[in-house]
Amino acid sequence: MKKNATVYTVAERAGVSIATVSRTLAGSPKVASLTRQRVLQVVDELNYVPHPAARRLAHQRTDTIALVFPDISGPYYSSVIRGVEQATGVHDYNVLIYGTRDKARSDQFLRGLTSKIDGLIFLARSIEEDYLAWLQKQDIPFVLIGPSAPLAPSDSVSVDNLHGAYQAARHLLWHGHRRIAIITGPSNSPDCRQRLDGYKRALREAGLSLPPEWIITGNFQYEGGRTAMVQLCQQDSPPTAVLAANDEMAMGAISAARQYRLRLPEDMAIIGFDDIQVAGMIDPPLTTVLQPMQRLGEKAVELLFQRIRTQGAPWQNEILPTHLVVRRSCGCLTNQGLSQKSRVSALTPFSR
Amino acid sequence: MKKNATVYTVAERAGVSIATVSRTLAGSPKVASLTRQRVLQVVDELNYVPHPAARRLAHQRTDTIALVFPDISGPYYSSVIRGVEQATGVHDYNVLIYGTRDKARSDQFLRGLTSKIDGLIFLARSIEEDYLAWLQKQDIPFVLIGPSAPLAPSDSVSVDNLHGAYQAARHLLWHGHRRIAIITGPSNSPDCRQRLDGYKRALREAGLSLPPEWIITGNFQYEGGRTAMVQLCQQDSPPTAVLAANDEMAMGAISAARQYRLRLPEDMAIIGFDDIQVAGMIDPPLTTVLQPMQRLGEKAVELLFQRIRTQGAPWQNEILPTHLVVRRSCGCLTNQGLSQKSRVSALTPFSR
DNA sequence: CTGAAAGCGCTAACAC
DNA sequence: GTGTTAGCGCTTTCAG
Repeated sequence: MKKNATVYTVAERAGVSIATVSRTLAGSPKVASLTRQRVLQVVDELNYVPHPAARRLAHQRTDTIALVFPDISGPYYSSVIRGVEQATGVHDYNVLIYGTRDKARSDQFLRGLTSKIDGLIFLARSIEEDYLAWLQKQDIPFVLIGPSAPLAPSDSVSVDNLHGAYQAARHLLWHGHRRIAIITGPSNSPDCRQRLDGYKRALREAGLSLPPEWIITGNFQYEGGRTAMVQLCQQDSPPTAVLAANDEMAMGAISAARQYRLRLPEDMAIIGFDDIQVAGMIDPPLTTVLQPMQRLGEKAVELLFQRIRTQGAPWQNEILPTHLVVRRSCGCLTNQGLSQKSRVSALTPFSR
Repeated sequence: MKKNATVYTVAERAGVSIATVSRTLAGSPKVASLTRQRVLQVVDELNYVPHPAARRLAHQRTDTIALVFPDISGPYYSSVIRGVEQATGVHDYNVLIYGTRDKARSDQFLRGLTSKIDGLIFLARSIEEDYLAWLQKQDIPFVLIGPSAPLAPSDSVSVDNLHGAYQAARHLLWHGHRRIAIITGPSNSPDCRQRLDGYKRALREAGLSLPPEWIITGNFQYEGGRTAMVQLCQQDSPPTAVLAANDEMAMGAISAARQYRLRLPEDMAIIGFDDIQVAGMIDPPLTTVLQPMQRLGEKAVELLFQRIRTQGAPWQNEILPTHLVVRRSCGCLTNQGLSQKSRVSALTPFSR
């Protein structure tokens, strides 16, 4: 393997000093345009690219950020990753990715990270708050994707969970539903708490009571959605509509509802959250609250760069809008016009 | 921000030279165990971690690999990423990720990459063959995830597409189908060609002819699957079963078939490929050929490390097994026992 | 076994 | 404008 060109090679060949080469490449204004041209030409001839490690060592920065994501990576994380990658690429930065895996590692791991990267992006709550505090003490810039941690305020970018869920619930109310349940995610998810709040607000505003048995805690997964819907269906007076805190659970709910021989959306309307890629591909096409995943990644990068540039600034907590994507599982766009009446029909599960 | 500890700090405090510190950390056998202990203790006290850039500069290696993936990243890529990340983590390597984006960039981009990484993993055919050749000339190790490129032989890890498709087709034959179509991916996908071959072989072995109108070229996307199925249904004598080259197209096909009022799987059996996460969550649950995504990523890392370690070795082209995941869209597990007869029923589309 | 010293390739004061 | 030079933090001969 032929050794790569270095500043020295280039300098020599261009008949200048290495400083001039470095200056030229840095775009310094104080280089005679003739010299510049000569250098640039040699650079091109030799296909010279500055050695990143050397540059980093001298510069004391890495031009690299890390993206750390939790182990349970749902289908939509890839959109966020893509957003991050794209946005950093524009700035000529690199992205290192890390899964959190075993906690054991992350302590050691984070320490080692320090001089590997200029900043971090955490996906969801992929990290304990203590670490966040530690990072702040080290002056290592980071931004959270998700609601910011109460104990360790920082930059963050999240979506308008409250409004999204509120709108979804309102939509169900608009369809005439009065018995609306919700399947939430794990109670330690801050996103979920906000979604729950949105749901509650909508129902309260409509003057409806919220029987506790209509608030079921799920786990963000398909099976959890199934189980939750089964619980709902077995109640004495089951709901006629349910809001799920993510699309996977909504899909699970759909599947369970089918087993109870419920017609969707006539007997049971369902709205999800996220708008994952397959949401529109299932039957019935899922009405859901869209989160701008890719945008989330891009925005996180933006905030991170601002923070890297100017450490002192006040924290920014960006909230990206969500909006309802209306498909058929809510009762809209139904061809057969019987949706309005059938909702009141009996809900006795078939299998009991 | 307190400056981080360096070899010098540690050396001084431990009363040894920097060389000894370096040796200790490198695990060199020729360090008196007493000295070693002293050094290690100081290292611990100071929370010392060698500066990666400095180490890289001295070492001339980066302990980093890059994963480059194409722009059209389907839902399953995240599993591959996870596999890669996990496997590299074990070796204490880092993973940089890059999307290919605009071709324009990738030329410049690849050159710059050289000293950033020790090796590359390419997802699918995310890169032109010329670049692969160029990389080989530079002695930059890389492995392909997907069938190896004919013009630039290299390490690769792919799945047994042929056998997977073959098995799927056989399964359909076993169900009694004789009129089996296939929706392939873009013709430039080597994976797809192999799948097509598997399908053809199974049908030939069964003594069936292959009318060209039953081989439809799709685009790996949902809409492509829809379009293809519509084409199929509009034929004079439509197939009774179809094989799709990936799950998204299978889902599109299902949706289109429904519009033609076909009952699934009774009137139309469908088998997909990939086994993406949602395959089991749709209606009917999709029978499909499983690709071990995560394993694919892990294996790629394994091959890459071998290559990095010993450059001279012959190319390895690993092929991971696929297998049929039987759910309901093929006609299995159907509760109502009428599947065998209804298949011959008329296929006149409802909407014509 | 241990230390001194020469790089690794680049940047940025500092002179001229 | 341009060159000289001193680091950046670590690894690795080469002596001892």
